[in-house]
Amino acid sequence: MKTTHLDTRTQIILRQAVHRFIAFGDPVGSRTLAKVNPLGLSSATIRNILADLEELGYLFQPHTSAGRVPTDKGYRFYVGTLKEGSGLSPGERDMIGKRLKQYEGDVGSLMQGTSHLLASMTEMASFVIGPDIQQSILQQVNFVRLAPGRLLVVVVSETAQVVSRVVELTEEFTGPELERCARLLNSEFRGFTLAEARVALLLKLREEQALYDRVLQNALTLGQVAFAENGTAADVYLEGTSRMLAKPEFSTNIGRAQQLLATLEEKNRVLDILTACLEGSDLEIIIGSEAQVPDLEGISLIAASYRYQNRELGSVGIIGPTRMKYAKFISVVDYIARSLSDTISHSPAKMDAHITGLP
Amino acid sequence: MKTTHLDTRTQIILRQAVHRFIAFGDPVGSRTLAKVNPLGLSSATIRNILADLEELGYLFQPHTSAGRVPTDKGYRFYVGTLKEGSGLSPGERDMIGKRLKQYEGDVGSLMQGTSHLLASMTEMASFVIGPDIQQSILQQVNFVRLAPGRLLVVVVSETAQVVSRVVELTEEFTGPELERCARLLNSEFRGFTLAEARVALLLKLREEQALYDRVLQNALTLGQVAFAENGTAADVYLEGTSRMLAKPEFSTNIGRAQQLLATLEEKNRVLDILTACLEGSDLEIIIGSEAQVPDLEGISLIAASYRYQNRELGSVGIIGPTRMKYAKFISVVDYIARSLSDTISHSPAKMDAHITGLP
DNA sequence: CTTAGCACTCTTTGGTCGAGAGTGCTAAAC
DNA sequence: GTTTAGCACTCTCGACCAAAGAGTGCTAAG
Repeated sequence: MKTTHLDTRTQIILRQAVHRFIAFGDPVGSRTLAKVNPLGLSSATIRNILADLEELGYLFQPHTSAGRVPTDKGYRFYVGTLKEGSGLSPGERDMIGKRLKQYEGDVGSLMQGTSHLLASMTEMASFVIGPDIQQSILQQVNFVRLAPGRLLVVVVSETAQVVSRVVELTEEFTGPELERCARLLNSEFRGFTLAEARVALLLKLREEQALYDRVLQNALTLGQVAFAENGTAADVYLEGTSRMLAKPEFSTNIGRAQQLLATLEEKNRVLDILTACLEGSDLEIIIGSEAQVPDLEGISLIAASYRYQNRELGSVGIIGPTRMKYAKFISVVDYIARSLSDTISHSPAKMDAHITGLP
Repeated sequence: MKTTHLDTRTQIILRQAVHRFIAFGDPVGSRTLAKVNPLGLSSATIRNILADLEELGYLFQPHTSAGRVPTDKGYRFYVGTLKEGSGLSPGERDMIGKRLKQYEGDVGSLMQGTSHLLASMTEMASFVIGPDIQQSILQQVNFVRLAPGRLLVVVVSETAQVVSRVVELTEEFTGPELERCARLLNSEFRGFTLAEARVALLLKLREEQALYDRVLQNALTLGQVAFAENGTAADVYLEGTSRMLAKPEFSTNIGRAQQLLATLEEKNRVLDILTACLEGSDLEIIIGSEAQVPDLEGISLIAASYRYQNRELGSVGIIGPTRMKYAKFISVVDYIARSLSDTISHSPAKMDAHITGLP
């Protein structure tokens, strides 16, 4: 596909066409553009320009007597011309900060709250991908005895994420033994990611194999269990999928809508798509067919990653029909991602341990 | 509404009518019923019976020249005549058991997996309501220091549920101090529900107010924080909502579908509806307007509760159009609820802490 | 009490027609 | 050479209409 450099005038027309289509949703014709545009061109001239743009693949017409509609390439051009400046009012920024602050204290609620906020601000489906626990930095591991032979392993990450798993051991441990093991593991592996700890532990285990330090042996065996791959992938929080149904592009075609929702429901699919697309970049916009996923035909996606002390933890974003208000929504996603990063980094729950009276 | 006792013959006709409508989805007429039924009645006779049933409110016709469709009352009658016998094949029972077993070890995955299983077996939307942590029995509480003044409280329940929360304290505690406090709280309140522990703690606090036992004071203060109401309600796991769109009763009326999905998305709403309806009963079937919720017009719901050692923990079930295969689905929901109870009660994760070789 | 017959009603489907919108092309104007 | 006016052409969409089909209620006879 040739990327002929477009005439300034042609660019203006294209931008206007895309902009109007996003705003109103019906194909835009030469007459309309002639009336709106400041260059004072007649509809006939515009028609010629539109014909050129169609030939170059930026626009297309659903049928002969309809106006033009942007192609994915057209949208891509439009998005490229948007300036980075935030389209958010100070009031909105303020609101975002406040809303996220109210979820401090529990990572799960924070993720879910962020997703909810994103959905309600954009009227689109939103997602938040939680931190991959395997890449989290170990803060502390604990063992809780549930019953003879049954143990609960609780792993706490630096970002206050908690994962747990029940395991059944053939060997029995006493409470103090477990505490000693936990202390040993904590002092040894705090600061490692879980994945790193797993590897380090295996090495150590080999090294110490010959030794008969029973406590160490036990600790390492338990560590083995504690840092094992969980099987569960990173959490995905979805919200507002029902909003998609209200969009005109889906209300006509319910089959498509269902297919899309089904795809989103398989959260792992979403996860794969996103992690594939979002490698390292701060803010990513994926338009329609650019994601090589047939289910996402006609769907666009704005995603941004959030961080904890410069380590990328996960991403947040919105999903919706290709026809969406990019200018506004890019700002929203970007700002929410930043706010989320801030909230996670400071994360001070303003809850004092004060004593309340009896009821 | 009079509950006239129905003629045996009339009952048979009504059952057949409802059954056929459930199976095929279009209004059923007198001709069809005349052909199917074993009593050898003519269509004219059936017409009279149908007219009676309509007058009694069991059936209605969408318009003059259409067949009959069951009303909610009609469905209720039909459900009442179903025998309790399990409609599940041994193979299906087996499969359910195996599938649930594979999620042992993590309560969250178990809940989600159950929901998934339910959805895939019924082709409906499914829900699982997790145990209310406030009513869970305390197994152990732990404190993890995250940073100066920032503390993570981790509470483990008897059923291996884990909840955590970050709190910021004005007072600073050392590691050993925290451990001592935790130990004290554990020995004092293990076996209490969190709600009970909260109350007991307040009493104790009053009592000891005058004392100057610093350790005890600290412990109680921390316990105050640990057992505080979380704000977060019980978890609700939803799955398969997109399947609803495929149902003919929604594919025509997309507005309704969207409204329903939106209602389901507000999980708290779902929770309220269910807890209101499910007070204590083992298996509950709610048909259409019986739930006094306008959003659930035309929707039915089959729910069953699951238990841990005879304590009701939560419930599982399916949601779908009133026209659903009750006979089959009641069995499915019932059996899955039982299996879930079993899985939670035994809950032995068959994972040995064996050592794997290096990669 | 049951049944056959019939007129009636209502939905569904397919077809036609005209209005409206937008285009592409051509020829004239700048 | 670029721009514009004019015009014939194409395509969609909604309205309207007719025929088919399905099921009913009623009546009168078995």
